[in-house]
Amino acid sequence: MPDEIETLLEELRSRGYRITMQRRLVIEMLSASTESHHSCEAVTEALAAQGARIDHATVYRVLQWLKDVGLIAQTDLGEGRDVYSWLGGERHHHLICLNCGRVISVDDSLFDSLRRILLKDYGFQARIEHFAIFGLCQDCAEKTASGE
Amino acid sequence: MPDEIETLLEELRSRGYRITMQRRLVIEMLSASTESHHSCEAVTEALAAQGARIDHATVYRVLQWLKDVGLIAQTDLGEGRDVYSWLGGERHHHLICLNCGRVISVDDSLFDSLRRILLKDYGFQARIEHFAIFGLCQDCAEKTASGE
DNA sequence: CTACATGCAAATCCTTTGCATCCAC
DNA sequence: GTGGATGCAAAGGATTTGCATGTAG
Repeated sequence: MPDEIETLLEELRSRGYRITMQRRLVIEMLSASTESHHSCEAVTEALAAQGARIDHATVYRVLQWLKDVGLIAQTDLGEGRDVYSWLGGERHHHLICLNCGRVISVDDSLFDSLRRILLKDYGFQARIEHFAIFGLCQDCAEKTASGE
Repeated sequence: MPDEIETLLEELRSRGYRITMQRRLVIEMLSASTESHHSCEAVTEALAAQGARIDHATVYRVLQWLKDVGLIAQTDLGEGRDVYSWLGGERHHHLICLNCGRVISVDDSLFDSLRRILLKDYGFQARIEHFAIFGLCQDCAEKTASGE
């Protein structure tokens, strides 16, 4: 797999971007992680854990850059801070319970029909990369219906 | 129209909520405004403009309360702060072009099938009150396809 | 060598909170 | 009268910025 990363880095370099050690480390970390999304703080800590101390301002700048070049998506999950997710693997989205905070992952295909309609009716190419849909999970919906 | 507001306030009162002057003013302002969404600061300023100086902490608390009772929706449009929109009229959502910034309004019925699927497959009651979908509008999509 | 990226620290901005006072019910 | 709401000021937390220094190309 490191080969894939090298190829990616080479492509970025050829697009005119500078590949610094910090950018390389963030990319390697995000692309290898099993976590689906990371806060800036989480990225900083994960790198620190492997011995790379990178200033949080730099992490923010690298994340901004990765978002600009389209390698990650930035999402507000209502946690008071943004989270970032690597767009390499298969896309997924999140259902977030307003009551208990549970997060349910759903497949990207869920948005296929929506994308089709938007394209057909509005000529709009939706870039739904990482959606967060708020609502009530089954348990909380039942509780709310009966209890209060 | 003031009658509708009075009825609404009366219902809230009967639900056990206290109707303070501040809450009344925020409700009147939001429900009467032609703007589709307001930041907390915008609300505070609009009220100040009509002579009502309300502390911003109070405005935040009133907005939080209005969200809890389901009268407004809170949305992050990627502007670095949240915006709030009155849910009185017919619901609508926005398609936002990443390239030219154009905003296209779309009907709420667009999400009917998505809501149905989420409820059926996940038991999840989606509260899609005010969605912002980013992407490329027709003009920009064509330009991008040919140009770059 | 030169432009761009980083580190550091300080600043900014939005939002929340503690607490005394006030007021809706 | 009393519990919840407000105002004020201050704290909190995420993100950004200015500037000197480091480094990729």
